[in-house]
Amino acid sequence: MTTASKDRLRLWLRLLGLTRHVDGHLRDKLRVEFKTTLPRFDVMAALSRHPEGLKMSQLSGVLRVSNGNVTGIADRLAEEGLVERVPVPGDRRAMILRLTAAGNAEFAEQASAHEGWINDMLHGISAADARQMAAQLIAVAQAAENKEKIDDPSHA
Amino acid sequence: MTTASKDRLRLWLRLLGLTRHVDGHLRDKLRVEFKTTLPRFDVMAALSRHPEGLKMSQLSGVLRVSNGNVTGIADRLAEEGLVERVPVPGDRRAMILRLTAAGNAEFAEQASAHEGWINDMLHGISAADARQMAAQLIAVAQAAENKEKIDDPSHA
DNA sequence: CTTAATTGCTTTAGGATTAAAATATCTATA
DNA sequence: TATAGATATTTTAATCCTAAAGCAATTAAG
Repeated sequence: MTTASKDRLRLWLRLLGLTRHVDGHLRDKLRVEFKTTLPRFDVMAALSRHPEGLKMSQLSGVLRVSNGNVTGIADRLAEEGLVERVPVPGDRRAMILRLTAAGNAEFAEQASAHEGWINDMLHGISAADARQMAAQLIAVAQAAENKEKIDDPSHA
Repeated sequence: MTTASKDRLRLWLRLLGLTRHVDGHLRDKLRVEFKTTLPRFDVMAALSRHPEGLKMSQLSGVLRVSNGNVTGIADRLAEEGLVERVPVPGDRRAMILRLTAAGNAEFAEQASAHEGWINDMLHGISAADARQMAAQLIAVAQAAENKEKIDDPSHA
């Protein structure tokens, strides 16, 4: 392999290392301080951005996870009264999932703590550097996605 | 929250997005092309770097996953003859896990393909940019780890 | 030497994840 | 209006993952 390839591999390993580290820390915090998990947080975050709720399929779409996955997480959140399933008028197959009042209140606390944890962990980065790196990562992600479309045009 | 905090949050979301995207792609490729998984690949990669093998506890240490996790993955790899458990002379509690000849051959193919997939996905980044970003990420990770030691000195 | 603490690994219980199969419903077409 | 195909969700089977408990063996303290 080329040296450029090795450089990219090393970049990937760094990216993965940092992400896993931060990710693991967030999971620990959510577990210890809120007795919840990152997937549950992700579901509630998505619903929070859509106060009217989301169909199960829309939810798995925005989270980019499988349908069955969301079913299980929604089941557990519903048991605790944090989300509720609402039938969709005119389509008896579909269900809208949305936060309950309790879910909204709970998520507001979690989201605030979440932002604080990340701010703490990434405190070594200035706001300007953070913006610059974020922009660079967007470019990388776009390049990767374009590459995929060229290799496999079926994804539209 | 401050705007700096929002900038760091956005950086984290970008980092997470890109990492999940690449990670998911790698898992797909490993499944389709090698009928294996990323955790199995990670275990074999660690063993490949230590031809003499690693004790189960060392392995879970370098991979930063739980002991029980490695037990299950090692079981399945051993069933397929890719790794083997060797007793440690002088300590009947411990076991060394190491790649078999078949495991070594299989991993060599996987590792080469793996580097190629990453090179393809990150092809939008020049070698120089990759090195620069990797260096930046190292600095971020170090800042995060120092922060943790200050907050919780128990980790030494 | 005996016992207490530690160490190394596996097991267990529960949640997360996927692909694929199963169900139920809807829609378009003949 | 049948019915064939598409769509929305759930279920199933397998792996992954963790924390905590359990077991066996080693080490340290007295």
